[in-house]
Amino acid sequence: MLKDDIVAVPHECVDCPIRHRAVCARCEPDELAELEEFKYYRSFEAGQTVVWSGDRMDFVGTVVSGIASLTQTMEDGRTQMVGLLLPSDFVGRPGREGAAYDVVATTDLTMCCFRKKPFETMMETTPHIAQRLLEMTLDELDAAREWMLVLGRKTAREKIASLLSIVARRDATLRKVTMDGPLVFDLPLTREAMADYLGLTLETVSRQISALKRDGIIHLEGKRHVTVPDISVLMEEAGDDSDGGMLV
Amino acid sequence: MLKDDIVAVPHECVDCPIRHRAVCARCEPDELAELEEFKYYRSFEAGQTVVWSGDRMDFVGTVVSGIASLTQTMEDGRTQMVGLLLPSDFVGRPGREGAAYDVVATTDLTMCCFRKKPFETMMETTPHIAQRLLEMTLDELDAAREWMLVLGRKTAREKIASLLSIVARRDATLRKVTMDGPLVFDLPLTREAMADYLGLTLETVSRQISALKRDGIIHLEGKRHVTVPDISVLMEEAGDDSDGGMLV
DNA sequence: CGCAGAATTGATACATCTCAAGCTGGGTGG
DNA sequence: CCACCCAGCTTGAGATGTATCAATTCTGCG
Repeated sequence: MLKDDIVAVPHECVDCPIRHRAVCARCEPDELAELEEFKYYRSFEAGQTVVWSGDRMDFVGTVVSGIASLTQTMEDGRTQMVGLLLPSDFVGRPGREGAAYDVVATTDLTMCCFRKKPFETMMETTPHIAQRLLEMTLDELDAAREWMLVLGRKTAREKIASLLSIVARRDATLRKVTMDGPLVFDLPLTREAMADYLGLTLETVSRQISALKRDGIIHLEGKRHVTVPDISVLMEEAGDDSDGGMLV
Repeated sequence: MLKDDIVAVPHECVDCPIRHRAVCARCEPDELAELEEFKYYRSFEAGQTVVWSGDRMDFVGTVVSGIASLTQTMEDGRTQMVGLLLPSDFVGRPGREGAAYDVVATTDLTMCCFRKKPFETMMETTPHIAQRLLEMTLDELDAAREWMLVLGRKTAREKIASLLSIVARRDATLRKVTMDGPLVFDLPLTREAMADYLGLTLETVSRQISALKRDGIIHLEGKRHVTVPDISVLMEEAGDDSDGGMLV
C-alpha cells in the first residue's frame, strides 16, 4: 500500500509515449525544456490513493501509464466514480488549493507531475498550454455530460453495455485496430469499480455481465478478459444509435 | 413558439448586468469594444428551442437573463438534462461545428451572441477570453461531476433536496441575501424539467416534493413559490455535509 | 493445501416506475 | 360572467428493476 511512492523514472519529453495527446501536446521544444525544469515522475501501485479529496495539492500532472479513477464519497460511504483517467489525461486544477476528489490508482500507475506554482506561472506566459488544457477540459465536460445520461436514464444492462463499449472502443483506438472484427481487451476495473462508475451495486454488475454473456453479446475468459464479437450489437444494447456517441 | 426570434436589444457591455461573471469578465475596455463589433442579442420565449443537437452552430454566446437547459435525448424519448444555464453561463463550444445538445429556453430568455468565427479568432489573440473560458469550463466540469453523484447515488428525496438547495442558494447569492433566515424563491422548472434533471419521473418528483412539504422542510405557495425555513435542514436532507458542496 | 479477495448466484425487500384517475388554476370564448 | 378546457400537477394501486442479505464458487498466491 505504501511502498515506492516517489520514483525517479528517467524520461525525456521527446520520447514520451503520450507526448502528442497530453497537456503539453502543442508545446514547442523550448517550452518542453522549460516544463522539464519542474517536472518529476511518480509511480503508484494498484489500489494506492494518489490524492485525498480536500487535501492540499501542490502539483498537477498527467497520467503516463495505467489507469486512475476520480471518486466522490458521501458520509455514509456511498461512492460515485466521476472520471476515469487514462494515459494522457490531466489531473488537478490550476488555481485551486485543495483536491476536489479522491484520485485512486486502479492499476499500477505512473504520472508525470509538475509543481503547481511554476506550472501556473507558465500557463500565463505560454498560450500553448492553456489552449490545450481548455480543449481537454471541454472534452472532459462532454464526457461527463454523456455519462450523466448513462447514470440518469439507462437501465443496468444498458449501463454495462455502455461501459464495455467505451472501454472496447478506447482500447481499439489506442492500438489502432479496426472495429470491423471482434474486439478483445482486458477490463481494467473490478466489479466494484464498475459499480461505482455506473451507480449500481456490484451484484447487479455481475448479474448483467452474466446476462450479456448468456446472450452472446460478449464472451468472457476468466473475469477480466473480454471478447466482443460485434461492437455494433453491443452498442445497440447500450441504447446508443449505432454511429456512436463517443464517451470518455 | 416562433414569434420574435432575433431581436435587437440595445445594450452596451459597460452596463451589462453580468459583465463581471461572463466570458468577457476579464476583458479590458478596448477588448470589449472589439467584442461589440460582432455581438448581437437574441430573445426567446419560454419553451422555444435555441439550438437542436447536431445542428450547425454559427455562434456562441452568454445567457444574459432567463434560464436555459442543455438536454440529451435517446431515440426512444428518454431525456436527461445535462446542464442548467443561468445568467452569465456560456453556450457553445469554440472549435466545434455542430451542437452537442439541445438548448431549450426554460423561461423567457435573452442571450448575448457572438459570431463564432470572429470569436474564435479573438480567442487566439486575447488571452483574457481564453483564460476566463477555461476557468468557467473547469467550474462546469466540477458541477457536472457533482451532479454525477446526485444521479448515480442519491435517493429520490435526496435528489429533490439537492436541486432545491442548489436553486435556493443560487438565488440567495444572486440577490445577495444572507442564508441565515428563511429563503424564498420561485422554482424556474416544471416538474417534468426537474424530473429530466434528476433522472426521475415527474410523478416521483411530485411525490417527493409533497413529502418534503409534509415534513416541514419546505413550504409551498402555489406550485412554484417555495420557502425554505432553514437551508441547513434542507442540505441535510440532500445528503451533503452541511458546509455544502456547491453545485452548478 | 488452504486461505483471502473477487465474483457469482439465489431469495427477498423495497424504491421507483407505470398506468390511471382526479385535481387545480388561469385563460378563452360564448 | 360563467362554463369550459387544458396543461401542469397530485395522488393512488400495482408492476418491476435493482438493492440487500446471504450463501457458494472461483482464482491466484503464499
